[in-house]
Amino acid sequence: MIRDLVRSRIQEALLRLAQAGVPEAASFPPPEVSDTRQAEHGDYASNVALLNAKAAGHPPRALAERLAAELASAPEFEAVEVAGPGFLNFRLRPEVVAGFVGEILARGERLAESRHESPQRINVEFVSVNPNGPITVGSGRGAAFGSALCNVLEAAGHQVHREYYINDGVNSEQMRLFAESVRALILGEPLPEGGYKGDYVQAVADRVAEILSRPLEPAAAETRRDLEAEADPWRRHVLRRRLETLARVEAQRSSAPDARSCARALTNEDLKLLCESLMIERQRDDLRAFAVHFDTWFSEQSLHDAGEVERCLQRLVEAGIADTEPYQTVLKLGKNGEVLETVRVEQPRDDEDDDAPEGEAVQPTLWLRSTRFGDDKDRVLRRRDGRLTYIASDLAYHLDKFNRPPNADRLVTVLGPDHHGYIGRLTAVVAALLRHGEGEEADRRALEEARRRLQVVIFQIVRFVKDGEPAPMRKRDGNIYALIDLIEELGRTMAPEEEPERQRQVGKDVARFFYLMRSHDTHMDFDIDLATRRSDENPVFYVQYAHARICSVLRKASGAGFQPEQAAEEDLRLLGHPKELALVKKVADLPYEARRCADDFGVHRLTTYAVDLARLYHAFYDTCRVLQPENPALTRARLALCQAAALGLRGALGLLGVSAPERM
RNA sequence: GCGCCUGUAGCUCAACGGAUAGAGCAACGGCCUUCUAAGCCGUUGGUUGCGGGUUCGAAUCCCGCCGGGCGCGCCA
Repeated sequence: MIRDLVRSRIQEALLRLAQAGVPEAASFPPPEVSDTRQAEHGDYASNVALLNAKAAGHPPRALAERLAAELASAPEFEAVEVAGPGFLNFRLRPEVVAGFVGEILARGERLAESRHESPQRINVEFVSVNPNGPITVGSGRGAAFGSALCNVLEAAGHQVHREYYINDGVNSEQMRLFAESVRALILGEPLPEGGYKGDYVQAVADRVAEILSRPLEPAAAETRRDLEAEADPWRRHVLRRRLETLARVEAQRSSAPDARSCARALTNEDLKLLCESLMIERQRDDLRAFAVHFDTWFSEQSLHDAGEVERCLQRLVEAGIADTEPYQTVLKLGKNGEVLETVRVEQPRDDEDDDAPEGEAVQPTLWLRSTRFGDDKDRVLRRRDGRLTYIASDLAYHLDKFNRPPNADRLVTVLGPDHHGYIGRLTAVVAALLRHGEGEEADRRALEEARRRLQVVIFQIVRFVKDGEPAPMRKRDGNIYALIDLIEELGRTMAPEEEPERQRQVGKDVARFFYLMRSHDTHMDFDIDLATRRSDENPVFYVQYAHARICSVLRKASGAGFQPEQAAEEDLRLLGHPKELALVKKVADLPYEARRCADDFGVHRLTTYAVDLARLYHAFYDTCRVLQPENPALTRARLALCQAAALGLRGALGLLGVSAPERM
């Protein structure tokens, strides 16, 4: 906002300079307007002269001097000075800064939003864990980051689609095992080897037993109603599949004497589908408690059922990108992705392969020649036994993301630290889909486009420290650390006297803020003891308290007959105290901060922004008394500033998915 | 062996390639008869792992070492 003003003044000055003997000035890149580190350097600084001195053929200081001369006439500036090697330092007239309070209030709750010069439709896929367990504290980081990233992208003017990919393909060995573990628990039999343990598995088993003890018709009726109301073809497909499962299970159930014998009789497939839907329901609930929502829960299996995967493979075979020749290409890649060595590894023909499954029909392995698109080895699409790999689904899935309304321009996929090996193969997958034309040149162009349109974001590992020791997070040891447990634990500790619902909100706020405080690509320690020890050590509360304080002042003011909206332009001119002006500048920066975060995915900077803003408000509050009945004009102006600060805090917290309470 | 991330104050971490590298926690000292003290003000703390390079300028970009985390399946 204020930065934009300075930037456009500089641009105007550059144009005038271009006419006055420095023609290169017309083609300088857009100037940057940064903060000054010290107050004596003024309000804002620009390095435009330093960056462009060479192109303009003038020494930086000389260029800066000429620009400063052009800028001096702008009415908003009190002073424009040249400093150091050639910085331009801008000092704004206080009334100009104060005047922005009016614009901030005019933008209201949409303060963080800005228009984008080239808005995109962006599909953001995140969390996407397997339906064999609850959302863990590890995935929590991806959930917090992904959802905040979506908020920020939207604020920056993009159209965002939030998506969760359900790995429910029939091939999944883990899901087969999960269902058998549940069956064993219901029957009181020993778990299968490597089976799933833990309270949450027992909870699923209890639920399944409960479901099997009653007629399923009500559930089927409900599903039929959903199906009638549903327009989306994929969603309809999922519902239809559920209906079929319910019918099969009901047939079993009605002929079985009790729930246990019914559980014994169910096929693994049907039991798996039951477990899966229960687990997904739980994941959805947990994520909702964490303020994470999705526009689409996309079922992998629906792609298989609809024949999309086979169609996709067919297309690639026809395009010559996939084939059954018995070899794999393996590349040794150098630092910058250049190919150092190409190794062609011959694969055994099926009739001479000793490992081939005996007595089973074998067919030739189908290879995706992904090395043509920068991957380090070719990938298998269909195994000898005929089963498809997950890469086969990924192909169809990514094609669908591009082709399904609203037809994504760009795909963002947020993955955990153990998935960084995916970047190469997913990029190759997308390149294979986007390729058209012939020859190596077409491959190269496709790879380039894939890199532009698919961004895989890897967040780094988060370690949970509790009682001075890392907390276990793995899934099968029966001691997984679920996100919802973290939320509830934080809430209980920090607000012991509150209702459970309120505790969850407190826990959610603290957990989200802590996750988001660190850049997604650094390893972080989440110290539970520190997060729960005492509320006043928490930056979350520091920020929220600032908001509650403002609300309190506004309530008092309202009781005394003041309204912040009553501040007129001449009232705002009374805001001249350094702490007042610093606060205005910070609030006005919110859209700029949001835009920066959207551009480089540095969502964590918003937490720093929120803390800075809260600090400036607290400092202002301490120095400048707001309510002064004997001075109504100043009171109106400061109330307007309070209102603006509240908008800034709400805006930043809103993007982070953290609530802004009115009382604390 | 190869790849991804990372190394900044005692601890946890910030810092569009910018000027004297900043916060919180921890330690110490002040400030409530007035709008929420969950607050404010002050003091203390650094060879940004090491060595080169790029340039007006490097914690940031490039190269090489050293240390830490994670990953390298016809599992998902």
